Amino acid sequence: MTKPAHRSYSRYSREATELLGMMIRNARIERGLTVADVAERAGTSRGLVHRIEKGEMGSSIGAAFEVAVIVGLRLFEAEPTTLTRHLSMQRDKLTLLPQSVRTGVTKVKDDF
Amino acid sequence: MTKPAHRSYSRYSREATELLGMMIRNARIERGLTVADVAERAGTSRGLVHRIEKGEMGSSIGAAFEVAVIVGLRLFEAEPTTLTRHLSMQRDKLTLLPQSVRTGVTKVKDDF
DNA sequence: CTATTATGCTCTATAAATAGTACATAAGAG
DNA sequence: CTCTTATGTACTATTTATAGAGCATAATAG
Repeated sequence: MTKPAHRSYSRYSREATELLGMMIRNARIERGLTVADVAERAGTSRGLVHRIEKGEMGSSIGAAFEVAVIVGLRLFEAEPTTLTRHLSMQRDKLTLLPQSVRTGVTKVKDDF
Repeated sequence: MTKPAHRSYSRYSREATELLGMMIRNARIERGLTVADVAERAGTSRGLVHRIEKGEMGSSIGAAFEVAVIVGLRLFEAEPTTLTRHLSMQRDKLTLLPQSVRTGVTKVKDDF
């Protein structure tokens, strides 16, 4: 009762993942870190760091972000402090939105 | 021969993942899409979209990015065209960097 | 209020990712 | 050039994520 997970991705998300991997690789090399160095610091394996740098879609977002941070990348182009602030802002924004989305009524008075 | 994968994440990467999830949720609700809607468009399950919105670190980066795009988020704060350009730029930059990082010599002439 | 339905959560089987190792190749240093 | 080591890749055991269903709760419309 499982499907092979989804296999198709939009071009945008594929390129975004590839770009992230490439940025990681660039940052790593600029900092003079080996793949093994980064893997050890991230508590992961060399193979995983390698796959992340290649931009493989299956890598976990946690591992990818962790590696990015280790090589000095700032996700969302925001500093750590800014990030925390963004979080609060999003939280506040969320409280103003409806908590569930009501889809257009299905039963439209078809009993006539 | 396997470790339970890494369990500890830096605060920054945890917050980044949480922020992404929250931004997705906000964008989804603003667009009037249900979790089921998004899951169907992404070719994934309702549960996965839910976990991505919660910011769970184990979700695949591919699924997370795909969902983000579906609700209208632009990763890297860049438009599709810009993203492609960024990709080329990173590629060019990569060719200018060394292709492997040489660590400081380990064996420092300790035979004396 | 009631009716409807989105959301959140749990459970199980299956698919996929990961760690770890090993090895070949490539790249850089001297 | 040689030597060292980083990188790339393949393989397997194990862990983990995922799909799908089912169900309880909560939220919204009327």
